[in-house]
Formats: sequence, C-alpha cells, structure tokens
Amino acid sequence: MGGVEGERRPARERILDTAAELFYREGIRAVGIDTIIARSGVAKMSLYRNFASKDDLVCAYLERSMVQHAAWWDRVTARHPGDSRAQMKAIFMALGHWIDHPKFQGCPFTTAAAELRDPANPARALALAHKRMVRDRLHAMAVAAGADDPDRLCGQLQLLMEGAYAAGRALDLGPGNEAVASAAAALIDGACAEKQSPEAKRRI
Amino acid sequence: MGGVEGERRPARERILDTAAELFYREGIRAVGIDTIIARSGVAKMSLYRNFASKDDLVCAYLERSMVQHAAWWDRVTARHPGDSRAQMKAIFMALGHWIDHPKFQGCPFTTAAAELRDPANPARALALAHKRMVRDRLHAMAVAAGADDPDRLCGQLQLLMEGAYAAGRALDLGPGNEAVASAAAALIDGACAEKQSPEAKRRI
DNA sequence: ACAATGATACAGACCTGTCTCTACCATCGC
DNA sequence: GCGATGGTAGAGACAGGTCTGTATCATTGT
Repeated sequence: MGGVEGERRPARERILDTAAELFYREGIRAVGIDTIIARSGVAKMSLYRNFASKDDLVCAYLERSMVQHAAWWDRVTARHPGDSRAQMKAIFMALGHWIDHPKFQGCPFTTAAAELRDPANPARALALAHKRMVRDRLHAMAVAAGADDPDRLCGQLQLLMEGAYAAGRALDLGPGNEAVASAAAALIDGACAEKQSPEAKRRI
Repeated sequence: MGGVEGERRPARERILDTAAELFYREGIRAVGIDTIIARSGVAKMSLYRNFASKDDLVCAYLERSMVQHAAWWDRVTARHPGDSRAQMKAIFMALGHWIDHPKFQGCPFTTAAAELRDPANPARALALAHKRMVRDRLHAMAVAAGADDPDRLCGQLQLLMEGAYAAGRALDLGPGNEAVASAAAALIDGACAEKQSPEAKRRI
C-alpha cells in the first residue's frame, strides 16, 4: 500500500513487512532482531513497544500469512464458481506456478514448525491451525465435488500439497511443475469417478 | 552394537550417535556443541579432533542418514524381487508406517535444508544429492514397471513422498496414514495402465 | 509541551571453537 | 621385566562473537 510521498508508514507496519520478508526468505532463527531493526530503519525500542518479544513478532508474521493465504485461495477458487472439481484443480495448478516463483521458499508454516521444534511454541499452534483450515477447505470441496470418499481424497490432496511445498525448493519437477497439477488431476478424477462431472466428461 | 562390557566404544561413534539423535529430534540449530558433549560423555576436544567443525559433524550425520536410508530402501524392495510395481507400493506402504512411529520427525534432509538456508552450506548439497538418489531410484522403478511416462510418475511419487514426510509430523492422516499408500497406488496404477507386460505401447 | 521515535549502550545468556592440564594405556627400547 | 614415550581422551577455563531484551538520552512532529 503506497503511502503518501514523504509520509512514512507507522513503525509497526514497517517492522512487520521487513520481518515477514526476512523470516520467509532466510528463516526465522537465522534472522535476528538487530537485522530487522537495521533493514526496517526502526529503533529497537520501537519494535519492543509494538511486539512483546521475537516470538510475538513471529506469530504476527504467521497470522498475516494466514490471512494472505486465505485471500489467495479465495481468489483462485472464485474463478470457477459452483464447480468444486475445477476449483480443486485450479488450486493445484496455481500452486504449481507459485513454486516456480523465484521468491518461493516453501510453506511458511511448515518451515516455521521445522525451525521451532518446541511443542509449546505458539507459532506451532498457528501452523497447526492453518493446516486444519486448509484441510477443512479441501474437505468441503471434496464433498461438493461428489468424491466417493471425501476424507481419503482430502488426505491425499493435502499430502500432495505439502509435497509440492517441500519439493519445490529443492527438486526440479519439470516444466511448470506439471507433476503437481497432473497428480492432483489424477487423484481428483479417480476419486469422483461417476458422479457429477460437468466438464471433465466432455474432455474425455 | 554390543561391545564387550566395560569396553567403551570410540569417542567418534558416541559423538555421532548422540549428535544424530539430537539433531533429528530437536533440530540442528537448536542443539549446541555443549549439549552433544554432555550427552555423549565426551570431551570437547575429542569432538573437535574428530570433526573439523559443527558443520562437519552435521555433514557426517547426514551422510550416515543417507546410508541408513539406502539400506531401508533395499530392505523394503527386496521383499518383492522382480516386481517393480509392488516395490513402489511397498516403499510407500512402509513410509506410511514409518511416519506413525513416535520418533518420526520428518525427512532429515528436508528439515536440515529448512534450517540451513545458506546456499553454500555443504549440508544443502548433501540434501540435494539424497533427493537426486531417491529420484533416480524411483525413476528406475517406474521404467521397470512399464509406466507410460516414467518421468511424470517419478515426479508425482516424489511429490507424494515429500508430502508424507512433511505432513506426517503435523497432520493426522487417518489410521496407518492410509492416504499415503492409497495415493501412491492410485498414481502408480494410473500410470501403468497395462500390466507390466513387455508390449507397452498403445497411446502417448 | 508531549508523544512517538531514533540512536546507542548495556546486561545476561548462549554459541562455537581454542587452549591447557591431567589421566590412562599400549607399545617400544633396553 | 620395566620405564619412557606417544596417542587418545576427559575436564574445564577462556576468547570472541551473537542473540534477546532493557535502559537512557536525543530528536522530531504536532
């Protein structure tokens, strides 16, 4: 959001923007408070007046990521109103493109959980909440698409999604990461064999 | 394993055992040299005489993990000699059980790469080498099983494998993580339409 | 004047890696 | 046999750096 020229945005927003970028790109433990201070051009006390601790800042970063992810999801599915099967495929198609992006660094929640192993860490709870939200959304779409076994399809797709996040950084999955979309399509079409297939049947 | 009573094993092995367990369970960055020293009952200089640095110790841990993983793979596939399709399914079945194990903490290479973001870190190179090895093995099996498009099936299965590793820690995938085996079976059977018969040609 | 912020010094903890000192034990020369 | 020697290892102090978080003071905008 571009503020007016010469009018700086509040310290809290600058801190959160910088922290989010650095946490995602370089890792949470690898980025110290001093680095965030220097990059955002903010005094250390301004950070600690806005966030109780580094953990608190990490949580704010993850919470904002959850909101952004939900918006992305809604944007993608909105392109196929009423067609749950197409929505599912679109999500995985978009995911395949996203992992090609140069700034892609995996799922911020999964990597946060990998870095912060303490079960009591509040960031872990946020990561779990996000995975549950994704699971619920996938499950609702699987039901709406008429899958024979929505639980199974939902679990399979979530596996595939986590795999795309994990592998995208390291493996090369071929042009456009075609494997993501093709695996999703295979699982989805296999799971909703005979039921409503408004357009898929036409393509076969 | 069982050395003679009262005859302690060499310091190097004790260090590596302790480091491997702690690195895998608690994370690499979270475990300091002093902790490894204390837990393995070894002098600090004994560690630094056997390993040039902590990075070097991390690499030794990952290299040993590669050997152990290869042995596990061979053990599982050896149960289905000559039947590549069954071998592939067996790998994912075993993976589904492994992620149920209480000590399971994801793929050690993926989590190491998540913790050590520096592209120049030698541990990252090891992680990449391991993923390539897995890819090559999967690809060979896909070819032997007569998949229509071995590259595609290999990519899909590696996605699924990464997903199982990533999700196993956080998500609940149902009893016995049935989704792993069922998704693999769906992808494999879909990719090798005609039984692994020699005359594999019909469609492109 | 006042509130928010920048700048900076500092405390305390922790981390990696080096250093010294001591103990044990096997081997070798005699 | 027996002492000297050298390799391996335990214990712990220490240096130099980084990290989080606090305190103090100066500056700026309204």
